[in-house]
Amino acid sequence: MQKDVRQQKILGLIRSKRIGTQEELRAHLMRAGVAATQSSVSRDLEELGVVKHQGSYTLPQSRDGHSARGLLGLDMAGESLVVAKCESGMATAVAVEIDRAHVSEIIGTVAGDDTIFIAVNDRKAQRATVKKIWEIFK
Amino acid sequence: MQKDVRQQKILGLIRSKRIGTQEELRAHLMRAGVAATQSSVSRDLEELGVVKHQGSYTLPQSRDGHSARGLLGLDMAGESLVVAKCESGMATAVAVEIDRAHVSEIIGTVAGDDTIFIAVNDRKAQRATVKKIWEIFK
DNA sequence: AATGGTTATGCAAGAGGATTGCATAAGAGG
DNA sequence: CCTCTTATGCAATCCTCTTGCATAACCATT
Repeated sequence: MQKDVRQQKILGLIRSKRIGTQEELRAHLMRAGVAATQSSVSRDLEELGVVKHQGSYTLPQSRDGHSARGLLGLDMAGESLVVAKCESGMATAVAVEIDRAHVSEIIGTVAGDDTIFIAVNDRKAQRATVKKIWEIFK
Repeated sequence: MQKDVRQQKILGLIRSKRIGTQEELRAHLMRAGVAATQSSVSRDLEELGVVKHQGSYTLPQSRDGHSARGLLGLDMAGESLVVAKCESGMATAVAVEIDRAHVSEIIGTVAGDDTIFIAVNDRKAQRATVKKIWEIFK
C-alpha cells in the first residue's frame, strides 16, 4: 500500500521544508519517488491533522525540539515489536502512560531505563501502535 | 461479517461447557445457529489465544483477579514472543519460577514490573510454551 | 512404525472495504 | 469577477480479510 509511506513522507517534508501549497507538496513527493494526485494529498493532510498556518503547512502543536514527556522516538523491530526510546531513566514513566492509554493493539510492554519494548501482533498493529503512541505524546 | 459473532460464541461456549475437540465446538456453534468449518474454528481458537488444557479448551487468563501465584494471563505476540501479565510487582518472581521450570522452547525471558516477555522460536514453540507455563501455574 | 482421531495450513475464490484519480465544486484572496 | 488553491462525489480498482476445501502435520495408542 502506498498510503502510509506517502503520509510519512508528507510528515517529513512539512517538518523540514516550508511548503505552501498541495501542488508543491505533490512535486516534492514526486521527486521522492512517490506519485500522488492533489486529491490524495488533500485527503492525507486532513487525516494527518496538518493545518495551514501563516501560509505554510505545519503540524498543530509542533514540537520545538524538546521531547514530549520523556519520549524521544519510536521504531519498529521485526514485525511484532515497537521500540520506544526515552530520556534516561524515563522509560518506566513513559511506559505507564502508554499502558494507561489502553492501545488495543498492544499486547504488553516492558520498560528498561531508557527503552521500552512493546509487543504487538503484526505489521499492521505495529503501524497502528506507532501512530497512536505518537498521538498520545505529541 | 460472521467472524466476530462466531468468536464471541466460542468464548461463551468454552467458558460454560467442557469442550474437548474442535468438531464438538463446531456442533455447538451449529446448534447456536452459526455455521462454521473446522478450519475456521481452528483459526478462531488460535486468534483468541485459546489453549487445550487437560483435554478441554480454555483461556489462559485468570478471570477473577485472584491469580495463580502472581500470573494473571498469557498472550502471544507475533510468532516469537509470549507475553505474561502478572500482578503489579510480581513479574520478576513469576519469571524466576518460569525459568526454574526449564521449558525447553524458551530462549529467554525479560521481566518488567507486571509483564514478562518470553522469547521463543516460532508459532509452534509459542503454543507449547503457553501451554506449559499455564500448567505450571494452574 | 502404522493407525485413527484431531488440528493446522496452503491455496484459491469471494466479499467487502479502502484507496485513488478524475472531474468539478467550493473557498480564498485580489 | 477571475485565478489559484483546496475539498469532495463518484466510479473504478486494488487490497485485505474471510472462508472452505483439501491435505499435511501432529499426537496418542497400539
